[in-house]
Amino acid sequence: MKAAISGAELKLDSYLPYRLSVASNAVSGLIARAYEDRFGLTIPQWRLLCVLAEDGARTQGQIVARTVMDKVTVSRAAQGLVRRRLAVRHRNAADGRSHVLALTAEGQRLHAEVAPLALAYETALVAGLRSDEVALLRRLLDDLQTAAGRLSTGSVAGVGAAEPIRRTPRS
Amino acid sequence: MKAAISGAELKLDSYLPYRLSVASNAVSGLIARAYEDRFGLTIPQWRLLCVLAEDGARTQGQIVARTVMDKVTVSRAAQGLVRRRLAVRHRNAADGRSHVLALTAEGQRLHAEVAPLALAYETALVAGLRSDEVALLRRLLDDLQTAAGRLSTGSVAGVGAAEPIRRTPRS
DNA sequence: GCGCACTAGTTTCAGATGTTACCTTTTTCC
DNA sequence: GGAAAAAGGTAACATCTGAAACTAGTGCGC
Repeated sequence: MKAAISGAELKLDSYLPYRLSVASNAVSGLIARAYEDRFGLTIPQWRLLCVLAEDGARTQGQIVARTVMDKVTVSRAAQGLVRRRLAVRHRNAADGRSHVLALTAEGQRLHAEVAPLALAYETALVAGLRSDEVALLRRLLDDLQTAAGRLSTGSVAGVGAAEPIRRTPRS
Repeated sequence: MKAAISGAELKLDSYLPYRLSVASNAVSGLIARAYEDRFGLTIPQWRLLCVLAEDGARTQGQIVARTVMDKVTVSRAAQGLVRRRLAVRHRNAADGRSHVLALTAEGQRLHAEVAPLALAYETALVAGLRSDEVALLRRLLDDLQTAAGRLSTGSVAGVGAAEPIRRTPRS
């Protein structure tokens, strides 16, 4: 019943992109629920909060460059923070097109409140791992991300170029 | 300007859930684009294809249990495969509520066609890594997933229980 | 054998997300 | 200096996703 694949065989359970996605979804879901339930923060909002707390005031463009978020995502997250008075927008004297986002005192307070929870989750997640394993995991994730970025511009070796597109019929 | 965190400090760039999410998004995006562009398959459809090719005919409930997908996601992916004649539904004699999904010859053919591409992507992604590192990565991802599952039912040690919910105001 | 609780699967609806188009301001460069 | 191209940011649109309601079928208890 199994299809024999040339050379290697495809087993879903050991297929790395699948495992990566499943693990990431499990972790992200856990964290997202915690932030949402306790603080009403979405993940993008939380990331903005972190960046602004870490680096100080930044324009949205700078935040886009630093994180890997879409500029629309950043825009919406910024609106959410401003609406809740966790951040404010200053006119950017140097460039009238952009605004400078900065945390308010309330935003800093919230960040200081959420950060321990975030760290506790990370600690709990890696509780069963040795610290050198965690360090290696970070490096491997970086490597994968880099490889994915490299591959996304350019074809994958050993596989023919674009085939005819066969989409799912509309109805 | 940095907020001092009790004990450790929160640095976004080294925060594991963040790194995991970013890496996973990069890899998933790469793969999703490849499947979509070349074969018109969504990721859930591709997963169903894999499960059915690997394990043979299955009900949707069994697929939900095996993969970590939502039952709605599986339902929609199954509809897509059936619409494209890649799979068929048989009445389940033993239980009239569920149907048994099975690949058609065309579905098996497509799976056999896509699998080498999937493997090539995996190979390309880990090209820079030693095989023992890849094995360890698989194990670590499993551990994280397990830990996340365990934590999702029950509070995180060292952090107070639910706080008042503060949601983003509607308008 | 009838009713009630449960399960498989689909539909519906609300929220999140990405792509594209757009507006405004700035920069380029003639 | 002014037209044109580019960048920051937002809005509109389509799509995706998941929760909850809903339908249909099962099976247990009595």
